[in-house]
Amino acid sequence: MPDRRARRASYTIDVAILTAVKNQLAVLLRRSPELREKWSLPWDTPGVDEPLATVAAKIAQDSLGIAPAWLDQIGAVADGRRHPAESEISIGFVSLAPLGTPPPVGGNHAWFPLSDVPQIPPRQRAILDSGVLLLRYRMDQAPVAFRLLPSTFTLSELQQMYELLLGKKLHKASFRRALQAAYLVEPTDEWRSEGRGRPAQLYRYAPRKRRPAQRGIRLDFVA
Amino acid sequence: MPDRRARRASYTIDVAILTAVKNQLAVLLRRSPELREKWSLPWDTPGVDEPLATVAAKIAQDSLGIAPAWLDQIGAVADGRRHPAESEISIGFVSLAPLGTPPPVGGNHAWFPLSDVPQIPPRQRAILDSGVLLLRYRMDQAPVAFRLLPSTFTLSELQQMYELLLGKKLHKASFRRALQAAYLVEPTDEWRSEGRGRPAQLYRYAPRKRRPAQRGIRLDFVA
DNA sequence: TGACATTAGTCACCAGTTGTGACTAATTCG
DNA sequence: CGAATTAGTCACAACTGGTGACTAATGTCA
Repeated sequence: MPDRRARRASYTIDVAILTAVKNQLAVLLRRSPELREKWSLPWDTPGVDEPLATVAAKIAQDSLGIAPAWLDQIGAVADGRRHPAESEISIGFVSLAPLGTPPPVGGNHAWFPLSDVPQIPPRQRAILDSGVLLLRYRMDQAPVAFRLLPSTFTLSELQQMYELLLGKKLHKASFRRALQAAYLVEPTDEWRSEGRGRPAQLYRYAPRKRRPAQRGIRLDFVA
Repeated sequence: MPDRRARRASYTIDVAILTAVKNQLAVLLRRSPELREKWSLPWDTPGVDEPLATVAAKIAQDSLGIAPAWLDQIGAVADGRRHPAESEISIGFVSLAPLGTPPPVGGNHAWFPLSDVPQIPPRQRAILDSGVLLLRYRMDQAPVAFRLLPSTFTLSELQQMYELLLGKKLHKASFRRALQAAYLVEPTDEWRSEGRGRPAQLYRYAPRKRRPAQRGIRLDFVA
């Protein structure tokens, strides 16, 4: 067996780091010299025996300059599609960066709106697409939207974030009613005046325990 | 680079194969001589460049004697927990076997009810647990329950399967109403008399297109 | 200064969905 | 025959979610 320190795993971890830029979802890409200046998702081949999530967090941290606000594994991919490393398999992660995070200076990283992603290695393209799907999917399972916002925010900002992530418009009254029922936020005593219009009250994320939502049977899959 | 034919991947694929046995979820374990007769999930180290799902299906096929009724990837695990192979990572899959599938003769495989699983390698235990969670989770996204039943079945049987998989009782009228709304089954002209009581009509799985269920906003996660 | 545009926040109604108990139907058993 | 058993349906009450219209508080500009 080779020397432990030098030994690298034979798989890569690839992270799709997302955030909101100008009311659009955007992904962080890097331009690596090793790849003839082509764009790609941040990735690495971890050392052995490191927990996968730790490695993924480190990759995100290095690319952003700060810790990611959220992280989840997508799964492993090993189709024939090519990957920058000649790795057998890649394990994809999705991650969120807080609103307004600039990529670290140096010019190697940049945000690209999802509607305008340049060419990246095919396997990474698949990871990115799955990542966006998983994110949408996790929206009603984890407080994803709050991770993107600053610690206090107006309800309109929160609603906009939900609309952005879900990709559809929500009705104001319905949104607030659902929020109320979920006991997820509490008002602060501050208000913010945003140019014209009535000032909005600021809220903070403050989840409280509740009965675990015993909903009925739903057979809603597209067969 | 080593010879291609002989080369094995440095990761394993581990499959949690589930079915219903006597109104309980059960998992298929095998006893391998290489592991001092301990029980474990079926697993293998695939050759390079094989699609993961294909390998997983082959593992299930070999363990069951027949093709699995359903298969889905859980994700990759690489915590410190031990695995029979000294592999860096394992990629877990869940799979379903049709109701009443006997394990192949030879005495190396057996079904164990989930309430009574013997000791298996820790990493596989984690895979099994995640698999059951994922299965429950996929219930309202894919026609999982139908895969376990024979091609025709009574609505009571279908309901029992749902109750088994979801782990909770359902009200008869609600269940049938939801089934109606989902256009998932159609009646055959056969009836089955099951001892005492009124005979039940047999149905078959026959999904039809419908509008893609535009449900409202739900903030239902346990924060 | 006062009408108006603009954004925040609330309300009440209606339509649809879901939980539930009670009902009818068809069979076996004694 | 009647009781027990299982299948299948119905109707009503309670709840949920979509929606338009309303009030509130601010800035803008004539």
